[in-house]
Amino acid sequence: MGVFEPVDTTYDFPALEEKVLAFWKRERIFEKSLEQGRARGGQRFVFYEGPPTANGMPHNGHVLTRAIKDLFPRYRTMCGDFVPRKAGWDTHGLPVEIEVEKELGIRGREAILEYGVEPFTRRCIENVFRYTSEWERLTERIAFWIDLPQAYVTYHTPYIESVWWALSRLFSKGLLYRGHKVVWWWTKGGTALSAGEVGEGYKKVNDPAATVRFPAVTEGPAEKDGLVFLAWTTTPWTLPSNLGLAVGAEIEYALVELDEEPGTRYVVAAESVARIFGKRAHRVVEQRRGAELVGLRYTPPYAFEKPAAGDPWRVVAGDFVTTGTGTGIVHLAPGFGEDDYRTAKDAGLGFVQHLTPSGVFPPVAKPFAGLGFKEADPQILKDLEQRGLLFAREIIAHDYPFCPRADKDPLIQYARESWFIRTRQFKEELVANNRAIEWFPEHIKEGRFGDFLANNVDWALSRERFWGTPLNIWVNDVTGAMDCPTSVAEILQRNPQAFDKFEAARAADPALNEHLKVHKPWIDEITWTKSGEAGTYRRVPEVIDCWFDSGCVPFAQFGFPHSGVEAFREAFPADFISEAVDQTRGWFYSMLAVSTLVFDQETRERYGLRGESYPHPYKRCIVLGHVCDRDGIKESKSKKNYTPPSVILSAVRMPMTVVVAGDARFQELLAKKVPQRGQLGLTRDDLEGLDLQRKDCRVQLELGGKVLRELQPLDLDKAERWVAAGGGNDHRHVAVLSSEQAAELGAKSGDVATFVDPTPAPGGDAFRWFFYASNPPWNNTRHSLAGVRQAQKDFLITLQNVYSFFVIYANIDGYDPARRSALDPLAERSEMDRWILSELHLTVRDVRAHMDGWRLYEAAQRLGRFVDSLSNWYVRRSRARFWSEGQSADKLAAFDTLHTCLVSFARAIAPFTPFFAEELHQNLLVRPLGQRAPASVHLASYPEADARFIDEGLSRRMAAAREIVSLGLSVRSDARLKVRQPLRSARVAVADAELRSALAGLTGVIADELNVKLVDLVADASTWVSYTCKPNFKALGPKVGKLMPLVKDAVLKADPARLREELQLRGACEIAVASGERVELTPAEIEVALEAKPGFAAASGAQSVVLLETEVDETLFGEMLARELVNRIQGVRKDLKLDYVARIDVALSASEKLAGAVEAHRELIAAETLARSLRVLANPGASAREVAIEGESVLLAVEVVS
RNA sequence: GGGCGUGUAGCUCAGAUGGUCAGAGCGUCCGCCUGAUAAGCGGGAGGUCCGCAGUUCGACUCUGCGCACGCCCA
Repeated sequence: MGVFEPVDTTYDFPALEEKVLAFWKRERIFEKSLEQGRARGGQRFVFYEGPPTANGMPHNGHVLTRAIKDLFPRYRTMCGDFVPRKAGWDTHGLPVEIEVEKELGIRGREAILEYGVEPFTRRCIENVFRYTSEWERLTERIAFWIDLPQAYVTYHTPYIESVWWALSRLFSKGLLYRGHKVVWWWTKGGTALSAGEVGEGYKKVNDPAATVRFPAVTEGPAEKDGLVFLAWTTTPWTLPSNLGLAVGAEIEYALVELDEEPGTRYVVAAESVARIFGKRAHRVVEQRRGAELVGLRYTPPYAFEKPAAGDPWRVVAGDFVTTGTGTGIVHLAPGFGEDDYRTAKDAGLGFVQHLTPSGVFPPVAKPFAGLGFKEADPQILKDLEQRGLLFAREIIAHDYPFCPRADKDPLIQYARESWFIRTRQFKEELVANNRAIEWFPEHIKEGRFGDFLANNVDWALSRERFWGTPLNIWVNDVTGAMDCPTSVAEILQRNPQAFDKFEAARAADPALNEHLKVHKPWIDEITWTKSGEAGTYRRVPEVIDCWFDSGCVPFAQFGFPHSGVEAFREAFPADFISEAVDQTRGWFYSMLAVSTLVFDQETRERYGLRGESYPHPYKRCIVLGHVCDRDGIKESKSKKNYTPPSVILSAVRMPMTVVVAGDARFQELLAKKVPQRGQLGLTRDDLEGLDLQRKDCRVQLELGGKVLRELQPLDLDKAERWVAAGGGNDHRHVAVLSSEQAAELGAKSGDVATFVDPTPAPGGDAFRWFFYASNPPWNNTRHSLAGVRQAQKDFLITLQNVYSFFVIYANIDGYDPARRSALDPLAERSEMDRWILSELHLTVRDVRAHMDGWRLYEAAQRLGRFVDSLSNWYVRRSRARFWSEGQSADKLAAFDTLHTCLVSFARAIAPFTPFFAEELHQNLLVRPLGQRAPASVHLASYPEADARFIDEGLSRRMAAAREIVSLGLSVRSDARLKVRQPLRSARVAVADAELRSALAGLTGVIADELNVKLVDLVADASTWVSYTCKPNFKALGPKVGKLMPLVKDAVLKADPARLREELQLRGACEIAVASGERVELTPAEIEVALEAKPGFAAASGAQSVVLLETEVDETLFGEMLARELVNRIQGVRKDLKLDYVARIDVALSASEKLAGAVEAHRELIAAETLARSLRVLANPGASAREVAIEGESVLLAVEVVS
């Protein structure tokens, strides 16, 4: 047993990760990393966790956010910062209520009231954490280090008290007010619907549409005589509540006279004249801009009630008016439309709402009183017609929302009383604050978010719901005075018995959650009086928008200011937050708005908060794209197009619907291919997405305890998703079985069986890496198992191969880093060692720079490039050094170098792939060094680039050497010369003289890689290389400008040999341009390219041309035979599964030629194959097997030396 | 309907401040190598850089107008 634990090469990363998880847990590594950060007294790096809701299952989008959120805190920690990471949960709001409604089998506000608010909120609080264990498991499996035990919870009393404090700040500054909010309203259910619910209920329906006359009031100048505005509506029932007409200020309006109606001038948008009057004889008598119409008064069709405040029935300007449909004049009913309400409010038209919340006309609307709004439509149209106010009527087909719970009930837009925050008056502050934030990607700042802020409207704060933070405003029922306490303690000051009833209930039922005391309905029962003041203070019934809860995260997570003042001070503002793009109007906004309004200069000073001014409460934000399926469609539960995280993290298992071959319903699907015994038919989607196109892939199908194993996936060649007939479900995943095997499994068409791919799942590191390395995180990511496997193969598997290689040979050799050689890594090591060390430090330098600039994708790319260099060049080129005999200094240097690379790289990737980094660190460093090594890679510091190791010149010439090797191999490929055939020489022409001489030290590497005896770097290769010159457009552009085409022609036409010579001799050259001018060109302005002339066994690259000498003489041929033999013997060793160090005896039959080669290269063959003896016999014995060498049949016997 | 974003090879994606035969990986085909072997290497084929118009000596890159898709609003 060597120094290192042998590497498990089963590629079972989930198993490895579980092992590491147990280690972290046992040794409390996360806690230690925090303690270490605090103890070091380094800079504080502030991170806020955007709270997810634990009453839904975690999905791939959460994996993305958590992978990003974990990366930077880990990185900053390793850089020496102190990075506390407090978890949090969002627990209030409609989604919880809906879950509970489903559980109870009830729907809607009325049903909840009937069921009882007290038991309902009790249910809510129980429901909030229903998926906690799934969340914790996922969090752990992707190594998201966050302090779960210290998590803030938005329904906890201290959190709510913080929110109350913020609200009371706004209240006392006069920033809370009552107004109307227009919502989609379900009249039968008496409740508002969320945008999501409304979106579900759209249907195409036919509705009456009316064009109505609004005659202008004649008062004053006669020019207004006979003016009639026309407005179009699809909701005639809103006309009794009309208070205004809106025109577009910049829109042109026409005054139109009809032949049949002299004296009347209709006003409509100029663009719409033909559409509206097309069939009637008409003429446009005048044209006006909308702005000129503003202020005109008209007679409304109904005036049941003049609004209490306001000046109604006027023409006003509205920025939402368009001319696409209707007349370009919009009838405004502020009780029933968002734009209407806003415009009416701004213009002071007042407010009326002639419809009760249950959708019935009130008594004041006499002719229609008692009618439902839909029943009223025809009555109103008839009435208008009789009164001559109806200009036209039609039936239009359009999309209109219905209640998704009762699809016969149309929804209406309905203004409800609501509390608002005056955010609009802080627009400039919000914009200024936003400008100071560092956004990734940058366009969010002035784009999506900036636009949103620029169009800010007051925040509608209240919700007529049950499960949320209660609005802490109590109103005196006599005087109307308001009181806004900020805590339980302040409530007790006003009424010491306030919570007695709750406490009594709790004493009787200890299961009653203590935090319910600050929730409905308990809080609603609390009242108080004030001495010397009539009336009782009672709480308003509303709860608040749960976005306000999350907007308070920066301070409410600490209970500030009732507690945690110091903790908050240290954690404000955040250095870094990150969430998906859908949070722009959500969390990003709510935090910005709350902070901007609450933490004004005075408040900041009072609490001694850090920072001068903007930005707060977060300095920078990475905005993430969505996780999509392979077709770029956002993953969603309803579409069933997602790969569950467990498939990536733990095991490849998926439910699939069984289809039995021969089932008549699926003939079309099975037209081309029918699965036979041992085959499992799958759609192309699944084959590609589940990475089942690997050769020799075998899968399983399980149903009710029975399992079919060793099934070969069969491509059904059907690319598009399809829905199985008669099933009723969306059968996105389908498994087709032969009828015989279906019987074995006991399955029939339509059963849902579990599909299993026994190949280990990629695991948490691979999942994280996929998100870091596939594209910049703000782009949408197309996610699939196959995609994750690919990313894993490119990076982790390659790295593991290097790691495994190192451990195998280090153990064989007894290499121990604790007894490291004293070799100077710079002066005494080979070019190859110095090169990879230089690459290592360059990588660290670049990765640090990228990470410091928050460019994680670029950082990941750079890490990936290093792994490629390490594996595909350093290790490949250095293999022989590791298995050489004896203990040479060169071998030790190789071990030292590779060990250093792996150990440093483990630290460099620790924030990205924390599990595998830990594995490397533990086995390569902790195991040999014990206490002298950091106990965990996550307690180590991030590597620093050491300039002494960086040699960019070496990097450049190694890159050139790799290019030369590629070219040489390409020549071999073209000339059909296998690499095992040694060749006399390779001649290499390099254009750049400096590079050419620098390459001299690397000819050995090139010779070896190309299997040639000699590499000749030549300056003049004109017999087989031709030179071409072309202008360097980038350098020349600014100098010659418009002359460029002429210069280009001149350079291309000039003799390249002459230009080259002149450049070399005097460092510049001169050419004549067609326009007659002469232009002086420097070497930087001319690009000399070289190219192999046709007819030579040569290939050209960017900076070099490689020519191979292709003649093979007898010596070279014999050498090739020897190598072939080595290859065959190694093949046998492998077949016999011999140990790497096992010695063997070899006997073979051979022709004269081969026997000669064996004799000539006896030592080489024996050394390469660890052969003790090598004999050529006529009959090598019974154990011999037949192999072919150059068409010759050879009997080859290999026996292990006992 | 509005705002924002995206559109580059069969697939997944890169391509600073415009510089002239457009890149990577996968897949595919051909070949090689193998003492890292459920690995590794080389090469070939494959592109109207969504379309149209413009600015420019020069546009995948800048501008305008469209088209398609996604997200957020309405």
